[in-house]
Amino acid sequence: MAEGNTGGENLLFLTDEQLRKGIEAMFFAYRGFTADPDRILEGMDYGRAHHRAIHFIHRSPATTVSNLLTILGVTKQSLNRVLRTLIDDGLVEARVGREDKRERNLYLTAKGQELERQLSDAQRARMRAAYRAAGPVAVQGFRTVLEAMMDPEMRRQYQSLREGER
Amino acid sequence: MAEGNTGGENLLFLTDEQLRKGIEAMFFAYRGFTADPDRILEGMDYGRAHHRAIHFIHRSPATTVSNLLTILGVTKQSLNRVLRTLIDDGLVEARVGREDKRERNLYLTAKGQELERQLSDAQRARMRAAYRAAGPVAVQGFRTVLEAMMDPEMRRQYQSLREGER
DNA sequence: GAATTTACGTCAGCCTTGTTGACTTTCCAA
DNA sequence: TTGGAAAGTCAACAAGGCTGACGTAAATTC
Repeated sequence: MAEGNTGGENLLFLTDEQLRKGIEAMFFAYRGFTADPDRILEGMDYGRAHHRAIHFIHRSPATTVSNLLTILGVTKQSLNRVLRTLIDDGLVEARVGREDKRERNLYLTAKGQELERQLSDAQRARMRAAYRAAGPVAVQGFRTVLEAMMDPEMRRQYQSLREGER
Repeated sequence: MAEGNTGGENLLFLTDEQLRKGIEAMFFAYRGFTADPDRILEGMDYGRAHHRAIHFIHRSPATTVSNLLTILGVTKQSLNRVLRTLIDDGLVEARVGREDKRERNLYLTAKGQELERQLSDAQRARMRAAYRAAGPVAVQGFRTVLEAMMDPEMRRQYQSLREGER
């Protein structure tokens, strides 16, 4: 069982069994991760897709539709359906671009911000509990592994919003 | 930056901003996590739901349909649709239970194992690269935080398959 | 031994959220 | 002024969730 060292170190954490556990950890944890917002949204006419749109509009106010398309990785038809309902319901405002009038700059209305707060409060509460239970060293490792797991393009998206953190 | 103690401590890792980064890390990383199997499955008649079923049947051969329902957290109608195609296509075998003949014990056929290997090779490759890049300490933290993020019942499911690891 | 419960399968219908393809309108830039 | 990018929309479709209803076989309980 003492396989693999690369340069003297112990690589037991790279066994297939360890990797499988990591895979299942992602699967089960992601369920928990989405559970609370899903619960809030069920009953309303919204779903996870609406949550994602709201999250990223909140994070980057004045973002354009095509920015959002890139970040969310869906087709514009798919996003449009979601955005349409959010705009019609008065949660999101789409202002014609100042510089380029083809673009739409997206903003949350007061009502949209209220729902955003409700959703992210729930999601942060779970995250906070997990972070607190695990401790800062574990959190650092958590972030490091997740970042290494992203596709390069997504990693760029992720990192491009780091200004002002840490 | 030397944070972290518990009791008189610096809790900077629990700021809303840090939590938001964690939330987005989960979002982007999960995309990467599923990307490779998704690519393999597209074109075949299968999707992520088939992958999940195959994974957990592989992990726990002879598992029953209701076990699988609990683990996957879907309805039997939904699982049945997926299982039906896997059985018809000869990837999964459902044997009548020895002790309780109402139950069906599920197994991967040789063909099913072949697809499982293909899928998990791809997923493990990404996991392995991320683990290697992050290092064993980070991996430990990654697992700790994910585990803390699960719903208690899912955590039990996750942990109940730890026999023989580590 | 009869009644009830459990495990599984299946039919029918619905919803969300993803997809393609085709087309229009607006409007920037060469 | 014209080509092409950005955005929006219509239509049709698929995967994979869901509920409700019903059937059958087997186990369990009364």
